[in-house]
Formats: sequence, structure tokens, C-alpha cells
Amino acid sequence: MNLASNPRLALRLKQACLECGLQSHCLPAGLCAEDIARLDKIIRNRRPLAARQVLFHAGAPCSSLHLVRAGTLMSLMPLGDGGQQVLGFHLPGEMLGLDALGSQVHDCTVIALERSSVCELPIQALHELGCELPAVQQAVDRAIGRELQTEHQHVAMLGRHFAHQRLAAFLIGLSSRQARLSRDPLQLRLVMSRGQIASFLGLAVETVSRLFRRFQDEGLLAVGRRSARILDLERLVDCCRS
Amino acid sequence: MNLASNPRLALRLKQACLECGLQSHCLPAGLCAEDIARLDKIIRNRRPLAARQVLFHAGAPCSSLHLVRAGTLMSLMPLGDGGQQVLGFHLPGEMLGLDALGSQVHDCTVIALERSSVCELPIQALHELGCELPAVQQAVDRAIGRELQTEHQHVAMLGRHFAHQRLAAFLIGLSSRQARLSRDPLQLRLVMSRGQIASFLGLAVETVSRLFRRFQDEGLLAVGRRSARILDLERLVDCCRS
DNA sequence: CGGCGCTTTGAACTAGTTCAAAGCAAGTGG
DNA sequence: CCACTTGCTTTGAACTAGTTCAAAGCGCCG
Repeated sequence: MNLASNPRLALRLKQACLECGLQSHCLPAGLCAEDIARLDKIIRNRRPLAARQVLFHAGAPCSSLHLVRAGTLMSLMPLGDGGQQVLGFHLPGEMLGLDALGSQVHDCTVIALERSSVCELPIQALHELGCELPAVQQAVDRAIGRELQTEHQHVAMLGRHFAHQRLAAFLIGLSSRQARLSRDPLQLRLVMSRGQIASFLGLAVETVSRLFRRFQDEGLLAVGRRSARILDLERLVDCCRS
Repeated sequence: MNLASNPRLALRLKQACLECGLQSHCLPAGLCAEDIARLDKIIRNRRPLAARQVLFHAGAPCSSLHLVRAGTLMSLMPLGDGGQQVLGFHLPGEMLGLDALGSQVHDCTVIALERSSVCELPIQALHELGCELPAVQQAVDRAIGRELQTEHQHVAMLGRHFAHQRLAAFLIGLSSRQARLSRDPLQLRLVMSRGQIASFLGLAVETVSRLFRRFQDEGLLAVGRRSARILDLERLVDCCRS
């Protein structure tokens, strides 16, 4: 199926940053209209991705960053023994591909979990613009810093002893990222499979499944196949620490 | 004791990038002498750190990056329940503080594990220089990309099932970083405590201790209190995958 | 409708943790 | 210079959280 032939998607592809609903949650956040227009000009390609389509492979050469415009993506690190470690899930407004900044080669694979779309930012052009407009440079710095902090959070989570602490931390993380996008922070869409969540948390699938059940039994969550509603945020937060 | 009064340290503090033995393993790697001289001018402060001295605290405001010049540092993330997760160990030539790039606030604490010294790079000045000299911009990008990739490796390691895989991966990682510094890649200095290694790997101290013994019994390693010699690199590498 | 893949559930198992105590090394002060 | 304190490391034994294995349930897509 040719996605571009879909009128609704074609419309979205034409959308410039200034008309994008994501504006204030994305890279341009905080920039003036003029700067956004400049930024907009260097965005090369707003391409739609089908579910399970690969954005780039580990080892692929690269001279661009990507911003998630819509949908959800996942990054994977090949493990050598054939397995894959899930490194992260990426929501709209988040930046992808920073790992390739220096080496020009990706160290992980990124794949769409549902129909998604991304904006491509050529690194070279972004640098040039950053030199002209300090606000753009700042925005890029913000994205880099946030990416690093997210990784730190992930490591801290994997360091937690108990499985329930990790799952709770994961759900709360998702919730606050939803909030950032002005979505309901209590209604979580679980676009990823249980297996992918398990890999992300360093657990077995079965453990994740049992924990979802347990959280539901304890009245913390209402769990669906592809969604979860947080019923008691406070206790869920406590759960991270005990 | 006033470290600056020590003549040997004072000498090292005056050392410019061009005379620094680390040159080709540090940020300036690949730059021409002229560019290095420019970079050198913006380095504000080469301060020595005593063992256990804190470079910066989580939450501290920040407008600089740091390069490790000598010694070893460790970054820690406060866990809320009072505990600390070890995020990483930092050897000479590696960059510190990138997490604060956007927010201007550190999300982790960095502490010296032994007498160390670091170079401070004001972010503002670094950006300005990067605009003038693309090679400097590239060097910074390299540092950022490498930092991200290191985090990815850490996550991938924490995702491994078995404790021996994690310890082996840790030792091999250390080894290759030593090699990068033209040090003997088989003779590892373990500046950090067993407890710190355990936290880094998401294990209990006792497990790490037992694994060191086991690796020694199996002829992979000769383990000392503060050092380890790799006796069979090939089998140690295999160990990461099985 | 039928088949495939994801999810759930149960039961046995085990790797790693926890608890407790002894062993060491390094630094301190008399 | 030695005795002593302190903190890290090692070792052993009991315990348990999470894994593994197996099988049934369920939903989705062709």
C-alpha cells in the first residue's frame, strides 16, 4: 500500500513545524516563529513509516537526526548471541539517532511499533543553523541532554532489585511522557508487546505478565491487552521505592 | 594538604593540550595544531581532585563540560530510597557532564575514585569555537556520540541474564578503554571497590566477589585486591555470550 | 473459519540474594 | 613501631524472587 496516496497522510506530510500540533513539545519548543521557519527549511523529509518498518539499522551510515512526529518507535541493540536488547521507546517530539553523531554510524536499530512518521534533520545543516541562531543550538542541546538523562534513568531502573519496582518505574515514565504531550497521563497506550517491555526491563515475559496481573489485583492498574489505566498513581510511585 | 603546592601537580596544571600526553586520546584527537591551540585557550581550569572529592553534585547548576585528564572518576545517580546507582566509571580522555547540556543542571553526582584531574570547558565558548572551526564541532559530536553509545552498552550489559556475562563484559570494556589509552589491555587497575562494580552491574557485592574467584579458578583472570590480569581474553569474550 | 503469534497461568527449578561472620589491608593515634 | 579501629572483601549457608518449561487461552488477520 502506498501511504503517500492516503490523503490524510499526504496532508500531514506537508505540515510545517509552525502548523504542527507537536510544536511546543518538540525541538522547536521555545523558539520564535522566525527561527522555527528557518529550522523548518532544513527538515528534509517527513516520511511515514508502516508498523514494523525499520527506520535505520545498526551499522547503517547516517548523517541525520530524526524527530518523532507521530506514532511510536523502538530502538534495539543486537546482542551478539542473536538476541536483541530493547533500549527504548520513542514518543512524538523525541529525538532519534544521536548515537551516530560522532561516528556517523548507528549502533542500534530503530523500528516503528505502529504507523508513525518522523522528520529528518541533516546534521550538517542543523549545525550551520545552530551557529547562526543560538536558540536553535540551545534546543539541540536540550534534546541531547534529555536523551542522556533518559538513558541514565533507564540504567537506574535496571539497577533496581525488584521486578515490580522496574515495571512501576516504566509505567510512571510513560505516564509523564504522555503528560508532556498533553495526553491523559493516566491512560497509557501500550503499543509495545509484553516481550518488548520485558526486554526493556531486563525481565522474562512471564514476569511482566504476572506483574500486570498483580498490579491489577492490587487496584493500582486496569490492564488491557494494549493499554493500561493508572488507578492509583500515588501507590504506583511508592511501588518504585519498595 | 594543598595540592597546588605540590610541584609535580603544579607542573601538570600548566600543561597545555599540545603538551599533554593524552592529546590523541582526548577531545582534540584529529585536530590540527592550530585548532588545538584555539581549543586550549577556552579551557578554563585544570583542577586536581583528591580521592573521594566530588566534582559536581546531582542537581548542581552547570555551564561547563569536563574532560578527564588523569585518574578515574565515577558517576552516581541518587535512587530516592537513599541508595545510589553507579552509572559509570570515567577514564582519561572521556567527557563528563553532557547530561547537563540542555537543562544546565546535572542529574548525577561525579566523584573522583583516586587522585585525578579534569579540564573544564565552558559550553558557551565551546559552541562559539565550534561555529568557527568545524573540526572542533566534529570533535564534540564524537564525544557526545560515544557517550550515548557507552550508555547503550551499559543498558545492553544490564540486560544480560547471567551475572558472569555482565562481569565479563565489564572487564572487556575496561580492557578496551585501557587499550585506547595505549595502556596494557590485559593488566586492569580496579580503582573502584567491589561494591561499586556490583552496583554498576546490578548485582550484589557477594556475587561479584564470588565471580572474581570463579574466573580465577577457571584460569581466566589473576585477581588482586585492586587489580586483575586477563589471562585468557578469548574465553573471557566467549563468557559474555554464554 | 483457521492458523499464527502473543499472552496468561501453573509448577518446578535455580541463580543470585540475603544474612551472618570471619579475614584482610590500610590508616590512626598513642 | 605497634595496637587498634575501620571499612572492604571473602566465604558459607539458608532463602527467595524470578526464570524456565509446558500448556492452555485469546485475539487478530488473512
